Amino acid sequence: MAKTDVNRVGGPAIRATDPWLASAPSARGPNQLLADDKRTQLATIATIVRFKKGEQICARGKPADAIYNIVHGTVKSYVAGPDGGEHISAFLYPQDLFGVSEEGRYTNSVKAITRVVAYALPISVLRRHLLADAELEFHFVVRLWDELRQAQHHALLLAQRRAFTKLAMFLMLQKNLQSAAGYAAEQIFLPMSRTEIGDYVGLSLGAVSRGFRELVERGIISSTTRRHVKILEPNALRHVANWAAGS
Amino acid sequence: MAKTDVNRVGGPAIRATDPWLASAPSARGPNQLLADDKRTQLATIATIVRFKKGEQICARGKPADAIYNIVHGTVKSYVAGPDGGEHISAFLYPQDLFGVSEEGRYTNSVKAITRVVAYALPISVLRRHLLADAELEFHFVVRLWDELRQAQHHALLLAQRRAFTKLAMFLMLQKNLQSAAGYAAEQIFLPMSRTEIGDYVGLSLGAVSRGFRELVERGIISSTTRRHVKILEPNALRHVANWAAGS
DNA sequence: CGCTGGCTTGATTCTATTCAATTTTCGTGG
DNA sequence: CCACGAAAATTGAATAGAATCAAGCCAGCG
Repeated sequence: MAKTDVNRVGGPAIRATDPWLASAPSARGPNQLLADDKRTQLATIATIVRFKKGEQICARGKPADAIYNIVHGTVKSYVAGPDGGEHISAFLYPQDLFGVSEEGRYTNSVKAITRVVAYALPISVLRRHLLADAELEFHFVVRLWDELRQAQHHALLLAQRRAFTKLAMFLMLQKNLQSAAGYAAEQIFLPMSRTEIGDYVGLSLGAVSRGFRELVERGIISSTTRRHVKILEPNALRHVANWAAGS
Repeated sequence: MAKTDVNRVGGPAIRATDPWLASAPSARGPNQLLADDKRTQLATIATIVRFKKGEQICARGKPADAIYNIVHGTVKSYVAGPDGGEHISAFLYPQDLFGVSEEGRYTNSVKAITRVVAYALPISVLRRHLLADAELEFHFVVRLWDELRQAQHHALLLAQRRAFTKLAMFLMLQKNLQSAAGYAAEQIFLPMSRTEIGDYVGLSLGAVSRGFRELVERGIISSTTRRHVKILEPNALRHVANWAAGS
């Protein structure tokens, strides 16, 4: 496990790449934006919160009083449909932020996929800090910018017609996230269920299953466990997902 | 035309609603964030640029040296696929910003749908201003936050299965945008072509056409010109789009 | 060791895509 | 202002692909 330990210093950590600069490896760990003093400063206004696997963290429509910064674990941000179906807008990992709101209310529900440890940043206090500290705030601009790109990429994925194209793009996405987090690239770990993958890529459970099978049959990936995928032909995968291979 | 004239004072204007506060009508015009002094300040670093209908403004992959703020007109932000198809990530209107980039390069191509007047804000200068002025920067945070929500809503739209559901959500979106801009609500003007609507909602031209026909046949909308839609049954439309009617 | 929930697989149905033919609209130049 | 040509949009028929439903399978966990 060749992961830089961002948790050596306590306090929130935000992963993002400056949209205006070519990325340069930083001593703070991969794409870790905040300097240590900012992190300890944010730590003074943050509370550590823990959630069990499957536990609900935010509910759509409820008053939004905090923004969360993940330390450990994975969460899904989703909106539930009237028929009981869920549309997942993002899977979020350590150093991600969540808690998007509109007019003071959360626009997405958020649930823990694994056990989760996070910082809760009360927005009233955070707001004051942002308005007082342009440098700190700039990190939020960069982070939001990043998140916007990801959401646009998600939309691009959803616009695809063929199931295995969507899955290929999804796998590329996960691969990039995990290699950015410092893990080996060809081996992907998927913390979420097949159903959740379907809710993210806009496919039924059956179509996800068939899509994976097709990718395996074509020799592009191999699947040891259901949650572990190995990329056999990165080029083929990239080619299938080539609409906008997104970095 | 009951539109407040935001262009009385010169300079960039940004439309967005603070995600953490219930919206309150402002004297600066609907959801206009920037105070006049900020606008004139930004005006000093901005250049006015004009584009003809159909003209390309940004190209995906080209160095990103400016962010644009629309004064008049409509643009589409898109990425072109290998087969010549386009995926449109957003239609942008006056007071919107565009020019999303990653590592110094635009991630979307942008083309003028109508004649367009815009401010070009060079990012190097803008960056300095943001880092020096937390209040100004805060507006960008709010704006990006807004844009993120819109992108998530777009993803929700694309995840829908039935064509007329997508179109209903699309029409709701346009209706909200236009009523936010101060126009009458029940009459929608669509500056874009059917093909472009299809590229936005993820449908073929034929499906868009059939979808509109279905909405008309159900008596939910009526279409005077191809670019003018009248909502006859707002409740029915909202119901069809009810997954996440988005405000 | 068996149970439970997640996953796979198959058959059918439904919807959108595709392709082609036709009509409408729009911009241009007379 | 009208007429023409080109581009956009509609419509129809055939096809392809995913959704749905139901049945069986596998894995993790007590």
